[in-house]
Amino acid sequence: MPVIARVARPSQLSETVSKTIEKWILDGVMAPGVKLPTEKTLSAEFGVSRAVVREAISRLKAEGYVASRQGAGAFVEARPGQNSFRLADAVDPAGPAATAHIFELRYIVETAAAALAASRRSDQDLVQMREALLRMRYAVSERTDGTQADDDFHVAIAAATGNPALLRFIRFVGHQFFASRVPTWNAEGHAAGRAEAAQAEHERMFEAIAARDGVAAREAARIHMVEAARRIGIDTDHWEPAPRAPWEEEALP
Amino acid sequence: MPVIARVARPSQLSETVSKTIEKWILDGVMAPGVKLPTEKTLSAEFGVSRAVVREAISRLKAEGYVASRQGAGAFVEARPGQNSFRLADAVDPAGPAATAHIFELRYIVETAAAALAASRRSDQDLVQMREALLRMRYAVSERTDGTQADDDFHVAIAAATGNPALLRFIRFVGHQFFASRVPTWNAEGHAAGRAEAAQAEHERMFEAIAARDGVAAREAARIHMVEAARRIGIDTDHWEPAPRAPWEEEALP
DNA sequence: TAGCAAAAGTTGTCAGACAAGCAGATTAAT
DNA sequence: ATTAATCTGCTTGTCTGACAACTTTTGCTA
Repeated sequence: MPVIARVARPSQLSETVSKTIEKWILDGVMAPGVKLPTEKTLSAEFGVSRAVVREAISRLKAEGYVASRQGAGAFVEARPGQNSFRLADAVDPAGPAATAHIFELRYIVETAAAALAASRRSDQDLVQMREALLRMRYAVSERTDGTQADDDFHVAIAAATGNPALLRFIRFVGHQFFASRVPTWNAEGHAAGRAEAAQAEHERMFEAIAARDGVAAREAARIHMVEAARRIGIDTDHWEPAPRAPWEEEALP
Repeated sequence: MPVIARVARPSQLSETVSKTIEKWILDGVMAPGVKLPTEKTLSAEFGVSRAVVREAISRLKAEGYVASRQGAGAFVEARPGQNSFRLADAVDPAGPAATAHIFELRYIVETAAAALAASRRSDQDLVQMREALLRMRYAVSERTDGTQADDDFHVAIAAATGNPALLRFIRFVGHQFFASRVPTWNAEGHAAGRAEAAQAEHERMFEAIAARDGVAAREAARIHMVEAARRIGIDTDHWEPAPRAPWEEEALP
């Protein structure tokens, strides 16, 4: 089951039109600042009604590709499409490595966040983490669903960095794997000890952050990410042997 | 006369409607999977025509909030708004620390990318980097604009990681600072030696990646990011003292 | 009760019209 | 001749009504 939301096929006319114009812009056919054809012209070109063209342009405006001024026309934005980041067009959802690639991105930011959280956390941040941790511990002992607490724990760490941009991004990337956390917390996951294992990794992260030990926090997060990837069947061999500092290989013996 | 209060600036009716519905979804008034009112109902509620409602829904579809099926209706997506990441609503652009926060995010991914590139680069990737590097060297000696080559160099490193998601994200974050690279490459930047300094940092990154030395590549990238932040006036003291491995402090003496 | 066909409802598309605003050409005033 | 005001198309924004494509419900029949 693919983790990434599949992009719907353009069965709607307005979507085909918007995708076509988007391609024009991305391919540089229409440079930033350039005025694109009038709605009447476009409707004639595509052989559709003006309403369809308007809906297509509405999409493009929402995605930051164009901006229009009444009476003047529609113009290509200065940084078309660069005001938002969508994983759907960053990777081919059908590709077998797509999930691994996105998980690697998550790995990068989560390990960094853990390290930052260790040095910047407030006591209040720690309360948030402990609260989520307790809920997870309870879920482990009661063999119930702990996905929400799991999510909250990671968000609490991101929040402790004091960087709202980082928080938002971790939230974003984490949500891509929301469904993938289920195999850890369902009945089979409990039986196989996956929930318990995840919990132990979380505890180590918490302890390192509480102790303001950035190095240990990073390493604990790294281990957690690698194990989490393994639990949901992602081949970590491909990104695991990334160059790493000696301490990362030997820490926490 | 529109029923809704014109609270914000949206001069366009369709934008007002889409923002209102977006707020409904974000506030949990409409849970995922719920069918939202029919276009006819909405047009009556808002006191606008059905065309306006359709354009508003078109925006919401583009942003991943809703999906519609002909004959059935429009439904709130499972993870509304979580399929795209916008820095605009991640940080308050007016906040003085916003730039620093986003740069820190860039710092995190670029240093990781440099390390990954060192272990995964192909010879072809190296050619791309060297080409951009030569163009920058030329720009330094001729005191011309090297922003494009600068951008290309970083993109080439990201591409060498073999991770399209990471590439796309680095491209996205990097573009946020496109304007900020100018002070390095304009006349004053050349005179102050900023262009030359940046070039030296780039060269070190390249050499480390060419030598497949991930540790050195990460350190070179870290230095470059810190210096780049300093050049555009970002206070690095806040995120510089992040916990770091010993090797990162001592490498490249 | 089960199956099926008609009907009602909803989204997708089309056509035409008018209002609101913009840009260049024309005209008037100095 | 230069400048200011006005005029005139053109473009986007909105409205209305209609029909097609499709889904869901209803109601009838076997």
